[in-house]
Amino acid sequence: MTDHERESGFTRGDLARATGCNIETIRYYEKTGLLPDPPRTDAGYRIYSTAHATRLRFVLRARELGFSMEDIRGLMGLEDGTAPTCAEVKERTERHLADVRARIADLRRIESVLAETASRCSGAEVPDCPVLDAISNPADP
Amino acid sequence: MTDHERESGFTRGDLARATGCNIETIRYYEKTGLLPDPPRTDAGYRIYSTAHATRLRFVLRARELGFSMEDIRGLMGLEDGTAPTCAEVKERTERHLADVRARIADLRRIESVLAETASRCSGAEVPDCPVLDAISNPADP
DNA sequence: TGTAGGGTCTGTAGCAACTACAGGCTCAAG
DNA sequence: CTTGAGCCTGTAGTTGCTACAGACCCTACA
Repeated sequence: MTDHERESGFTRGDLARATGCNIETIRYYEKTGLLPDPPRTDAGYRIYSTAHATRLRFVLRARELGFSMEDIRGLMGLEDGTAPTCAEVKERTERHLADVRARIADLRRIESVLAETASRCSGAEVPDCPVLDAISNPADP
Repeated sequence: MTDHERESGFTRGDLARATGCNIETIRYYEKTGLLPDPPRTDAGYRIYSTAHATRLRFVLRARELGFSMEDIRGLMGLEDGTAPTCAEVKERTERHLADVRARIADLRRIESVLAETASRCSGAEVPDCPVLDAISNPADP
């Protein structure tokens, strides 16, 4: 990579370090179309620009917020090629938010069952275990 | 399945209906050792008893509570062949509980970001979108 | 100039925990 | 005896990565 291109861009490893993203994940995102295929050197090395880094950071942040890759595709306007309207983004966000809230509710139910049964467990080496009992005979609401 | 065995047992479909479990999932649990391989008729049909149903219900309930298959193997004493002590069960439950609580905390952070940004979004067809901005320029705590 | 070491390239396989299908048997009812 | 439902098997797909092998390339140092 001694070409002129190298001076104006950085490698996949550079991009990975700059964003904190796993190097293989970058390739995966390119394969699935979440990131564009970057130009290459004559030897086939990928060349990234700051625009690529910005886009990758967007993807990573959206993933942190729990958006699926499908959602992110929508947020970035990759489904129909045109940038989504604000209303579309809001709609997608609210659907995702509802999903997140449902998962929280699920986990809270789980948490209370686990906390309750674990607290009833002495931890002694007795044959009867409240946890196993609770799993075997759930109190169905 | 006209053998005598049939009268004392039920089929995979029966078991699936009785437990609400997907029929393929039963086979999968058997393949991975979570459920024992049941006896068969001469034609190769699986024959289940109420003991199998009980065990499957235990597994399903534990899965509902978010235990991994690995955890469940432990809870059922399939790792070393001996039933786990109550202390072991408690330990495993508390580790899992900590995990659940961590996931709740994560989701709550996500929820607040999503709710906040979505509420700032008018939904109008304006170029500037608070959601996309928030993803692009996260407020790092 | 040679070489050692790192980095990158590709394709492929693995993870969890299922779910779905194709192609072939078998079983019960009419 | 046939029809349709149900069961059998192996295998592939799902989501979002991650890890590897074997080949290439590039830089630095002697």
